Amino acid sequence: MVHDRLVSETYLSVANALESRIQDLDVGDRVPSEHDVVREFEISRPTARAALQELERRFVVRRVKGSGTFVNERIPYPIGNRFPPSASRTLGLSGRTATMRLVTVSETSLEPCELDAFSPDRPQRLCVIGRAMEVDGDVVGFGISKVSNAMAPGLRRHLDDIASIWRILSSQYGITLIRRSIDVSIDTPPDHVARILDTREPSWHLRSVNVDATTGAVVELGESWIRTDRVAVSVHFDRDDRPSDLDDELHERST
Amino acid sequence: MVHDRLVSETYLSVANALESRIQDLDVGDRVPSEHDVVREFEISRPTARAALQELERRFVVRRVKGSGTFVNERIPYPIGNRFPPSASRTLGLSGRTATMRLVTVSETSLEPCELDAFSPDRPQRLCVIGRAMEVDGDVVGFGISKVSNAMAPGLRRHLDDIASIWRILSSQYGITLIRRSIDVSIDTPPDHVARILDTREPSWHLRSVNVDATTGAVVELGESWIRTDRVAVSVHFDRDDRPSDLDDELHERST
DNA sequence: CAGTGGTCTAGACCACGGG
DNA sequence: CCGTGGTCTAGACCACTGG
Repeated sequence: MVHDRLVSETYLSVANALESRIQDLDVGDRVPSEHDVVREFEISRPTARAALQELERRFVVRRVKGSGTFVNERIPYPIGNRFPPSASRTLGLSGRTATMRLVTVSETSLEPCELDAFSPDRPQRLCVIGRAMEVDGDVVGFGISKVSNAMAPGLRRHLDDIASIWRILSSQYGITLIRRSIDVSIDTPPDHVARILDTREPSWHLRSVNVDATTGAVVELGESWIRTDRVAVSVHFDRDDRPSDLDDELHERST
Repeated sequence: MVHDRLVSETYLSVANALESRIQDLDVGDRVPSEHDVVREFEISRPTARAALQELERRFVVRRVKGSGTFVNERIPYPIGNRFPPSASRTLGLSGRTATMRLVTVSETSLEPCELDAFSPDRPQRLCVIGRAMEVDGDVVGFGISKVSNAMAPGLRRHLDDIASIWRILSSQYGITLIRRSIDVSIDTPPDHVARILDTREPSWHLRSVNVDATTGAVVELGESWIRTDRVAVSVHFDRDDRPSDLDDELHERST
């Protein structure tokens, strides 16, 4: 065996050896299987497994039951004043194959704990939109948006064509949505979310209140859960950033 | 065995059973050991171990080699305009026993990649301060601060008495430090940081540029790495928040 | 169908912590 | 010293994926 006997942590040495080798591979490339690692490093399967799991924890590889272990990539998901409060749009910036898929649409009344957010313009009814963030067919995130019926009457009709709420509000209702506030943390998802994300691993938890840039009226409440192993959320706030930078930013990226 | 045989994921059933039981315990209380779990649930040790490791991933328990498994708690670490750019101060708000300990002090010149941050007032020399964030004697975070010598000449002399840079700048130099920009993400720490944090687990990665509230001049560049299992970082930004709320906030908490 | 990762067993030795 | 969690072995069966 070729690992450091002094610390006697075989699986870490193996993990490090594999990680440095993976540097040269491309995203999605196949990584040696547990069996391969057993043979090459002459270790037991649990130890080989531990090494690959270590790399999974480091976001270096992605493991799929029945299929194999592959080089992983985390989709960038920047949050800040320079970026619109739109998951579809933000994911699009990275040039990756990440999409938002409409899952559920319904209606509800405002819950007591949400009254403050909308105050003083409290809508009677809200359109509740559940969407899944998908990468390569896998669900990597899930979000619930609640949009004021008063601000965007008949919103449901537009959702079939396009899953981007931000875009619909802009094109159909003349609303330029910007963040009023955002909360970002890492928490263990509740059961009903864990089932959708297919993991109980601690995940990004985003909550935001979005308003019309022109009037300042609250339009949307959003809550999202996002897998940390598939999406690299980064929060950037700068006093000098203004949402007006938005168009420039989008223009820069698209050229 | 009392778990759901349909999914045949013994360790998850055991983990869930233990987690619900832990709800009633206090922080720091002892949790059944691997051996205890083996006996109670009549499972093998690797399975019992997997159950406890699952709870560790969920931040529910903390495991200490040679000592035992205990109910865990994550120290709140709020970041936002309402909170000062001061780790000592922020941790103090939670009423917990978290402290900043001075590790290294040295001097350096500005690195090329950092020129932009300080522009146009580029200091010749910087005071480099390494500090460890500690909870119950454990290192749970590590941060490097680079403070402009021009703005705070002789800063080193004050560091022995008090580890709070924010406080020293305020009391000795009349500088009210506020955040100009902050970047927050989750990344795998580099080796030299992993050794300090005692983990290669993905950790909070904070980078901030802090300025004098009065003049707007850049005073400090900060970079921190913080364990996700011990500290619950939460980023909150609100358009209505102003750093002037700071005094009220601190006053509220201290009364 | 063969190969993959997910789970599980029944042992073992070790380093560390606290009494 | 004993109990703890950390590591490791050598097997086993399973569910799932893909050709």
